[in-house]
Amino acid sequence: MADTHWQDALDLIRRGSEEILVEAELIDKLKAGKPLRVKAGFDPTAPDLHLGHTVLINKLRHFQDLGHHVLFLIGDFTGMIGDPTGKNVTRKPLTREEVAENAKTYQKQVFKILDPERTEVVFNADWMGKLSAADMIGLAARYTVARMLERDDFSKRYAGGQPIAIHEFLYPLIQGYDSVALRSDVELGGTDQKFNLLVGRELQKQTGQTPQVVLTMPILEGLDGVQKMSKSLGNYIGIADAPNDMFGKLMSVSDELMWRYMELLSFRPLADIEADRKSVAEGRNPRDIKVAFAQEIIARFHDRAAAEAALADFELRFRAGAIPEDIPEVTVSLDGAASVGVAQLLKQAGLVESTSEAFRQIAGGAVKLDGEKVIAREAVVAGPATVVAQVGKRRFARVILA
RNA sequence: GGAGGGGUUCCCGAGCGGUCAAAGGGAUCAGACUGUAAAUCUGACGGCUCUGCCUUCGAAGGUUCGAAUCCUUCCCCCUCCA
Repeated sequence: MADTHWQDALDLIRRGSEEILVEAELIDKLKAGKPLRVKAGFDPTAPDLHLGHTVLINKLRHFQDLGHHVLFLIGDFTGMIGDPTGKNVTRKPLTREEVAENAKTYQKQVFKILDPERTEVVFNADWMGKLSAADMIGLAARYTVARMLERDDFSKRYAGGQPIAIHEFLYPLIQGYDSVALRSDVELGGTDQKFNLLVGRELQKQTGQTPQVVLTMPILEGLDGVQKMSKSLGNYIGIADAPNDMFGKLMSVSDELMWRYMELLSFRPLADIEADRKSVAEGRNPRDIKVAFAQEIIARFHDRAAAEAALADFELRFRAGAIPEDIPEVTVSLDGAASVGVAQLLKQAGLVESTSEAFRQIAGGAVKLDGEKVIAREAVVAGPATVVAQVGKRRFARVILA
């Protein structure tokens, strides 16, 4: 990279980032013109990446595009502790096989965004596992309790009389030590990681390394718009989700939240997004913008054609109320009888969880057979026959009564 | 070691002898509407062979015509003092 390009590089790096500590140091590093070692750590237990993760991964990609080297750290050792949240108990350690398995899944997903040529996958158990108890004490001696308590959630819990287990103090230390072991120049993380990332700087200084630059990225809200996107909360869009699911989920995002998503996930210039926002204020239908955005995301993780097919399917189903093309086929046994109750049929076809729910859905006017609304709860279907059963707008099945 | 607070249906959280399958909120599902699986409004929200029956309120016993509510023992969580 020529010297004159560091300014452009900085602009790209800055986009969407929350904070860069210390920016002047980053500029120096960029000016040096050498490929930087850019570290980011990932939890080994949740190999299903979602859009929330991609906020950070996209940023890693930016660094790669600028010619830098990514250290994709899988925290198999730290995973045993679990990042302190006040809720988590110590996790059961994963076996080596499980870690390896998860790592593979990670790579498969992450290389939809990252360049494999410029990515090095590393495991912190490789070096942490070799530390002795004495080494561990030595590491612990490098930081004080007072400084540990600077961490927001520690100080809150301490002040609020909530317990803090000793081992929770080790997590930031180990994460910081990873930076020493990897000699990282830059570390990325969510804003919630700021403290841990800074510990890395501290420890690097103490061991005579040039401290890493810390870059934090915002945390993406989940589909509910309130809590952070996470698999366990079920408010996520997985990058391995089917195109139709992605489309539907993106369309279900509120008009308000849509802007936030675009800001953090779209690759379009910020100025364009601003222009969209203005046009909506002037009366343009936000739906159209949401559609275009959904197309962009689907094309990224699948392809253009899939994005268009998802749109077509969506229009058909929700605008025209049509029955989708590829609906699952289920066989329900008549068991010798001449007919089955609709409630029973729905349950056996897996469209509802219980016959009680089936009755409720019928009462709510949600059930259709071959497009005809079922009104009577005790309605029956004579067999043998094949009917298309539908509960609401999203649950379909072609039921073969035999 | 001592003192105290608490465990309720997916989550939060009321109930504290009958009218409790259990208030309210959230989440979820459905209906209406629409610009969309946004927003808003309405309804549902343990199970079943469904106008009735069965199983739920940390666990097991007990008192009572009747218990989520009272008693006993046990398990678990939290706080304070030491």
